[in-house]
Amino acid sequence: MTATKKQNISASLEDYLEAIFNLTAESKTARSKDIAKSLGVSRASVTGALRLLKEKKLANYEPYGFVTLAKSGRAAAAEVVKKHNILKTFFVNVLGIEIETAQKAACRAEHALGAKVISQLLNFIEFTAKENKNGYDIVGKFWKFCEK
Amino acid sequence: MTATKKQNISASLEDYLEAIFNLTAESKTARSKDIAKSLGVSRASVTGALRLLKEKKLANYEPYGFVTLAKSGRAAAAEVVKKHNILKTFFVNVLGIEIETAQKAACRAEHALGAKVISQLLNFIEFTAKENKNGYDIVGKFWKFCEK
DNA sequence: TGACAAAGTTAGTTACAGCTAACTATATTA
DNA sequence: TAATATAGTTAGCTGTAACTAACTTTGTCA
Repeated sequence: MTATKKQNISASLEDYLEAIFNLTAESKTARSKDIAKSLGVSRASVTGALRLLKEKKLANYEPYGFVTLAKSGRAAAAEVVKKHNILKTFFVNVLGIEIETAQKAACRAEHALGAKVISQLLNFIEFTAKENKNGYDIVGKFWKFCEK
Repeated sequence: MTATKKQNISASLEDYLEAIFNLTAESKTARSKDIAKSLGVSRASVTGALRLLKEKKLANYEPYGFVTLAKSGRAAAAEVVKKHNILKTFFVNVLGIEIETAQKAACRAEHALGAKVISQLLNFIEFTAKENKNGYDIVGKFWKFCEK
């Protein structure tokens, strides 16, 4: 078989992939200083990360050139973004966490949780929606339960 | 005021605190080689970590001597263990994740999630138990929902 | 009690991930 | 087009966290 083994990417590099993914979605080109700003990191750190991402064939990058995600990089980034969104939605819509807190928690947890947990969280979100449609508002009852 | 500011502890050091906490609970003394074994790390790495924990006044330690947790170290360890247990319980009892998978996921997520998220997860576990007692088996329905 | 094994430490290496300061390339604009 | 500001890179440093190999300490038991 020809399956490209999914390589281990550090939490830090996942953050860079995610940032590039989001920036290119918004504005077509990911510039080094924008990546730096969005991650709260120096421009020099971005250069270092881009070199690593290139080495690992996750991003296409030449000094002073454009940054784009390679195929495997885009897949990895999409995976992280998906985890992020599911986590954030779960925290906000089910647990009732404030958006800002949920955002930060999702940023950290997205690197720590595997596919199985994430898919079950998504299932759970869908389950509560279905139950709600059927007249049983699990989330509403839970939030009331928390008020005590 | 005299509040000792809660210092930042790395995920790695939290793991060491947790290991020492669990070992002392089981067998009264935490030996370096047992810490190494339980974390899957070399003995030399343990020595380095113990030095750091001592510097930060989280553990009492002299070369070739006993290791015990200082007051603040015990508190930090207990916090991590608590997070671990709540996460694991949530993964297993609510999401229906296999125990081994849940164990590993909890190990990683315990360092990433803050107090608010954890306390809401605990609330949720208690909420489903209460609902179940009242005749509405949320978890059972969810697991059935997942089967499709 | 002395030899030996087990436990623990030290020294030195590697890799990652960040930083600042100084340099280079690019792009803008007068 | 030349000056300059902005963007990006490089070099060198720091701190964390792991490793192996070699050494020291401790404890056991013949």
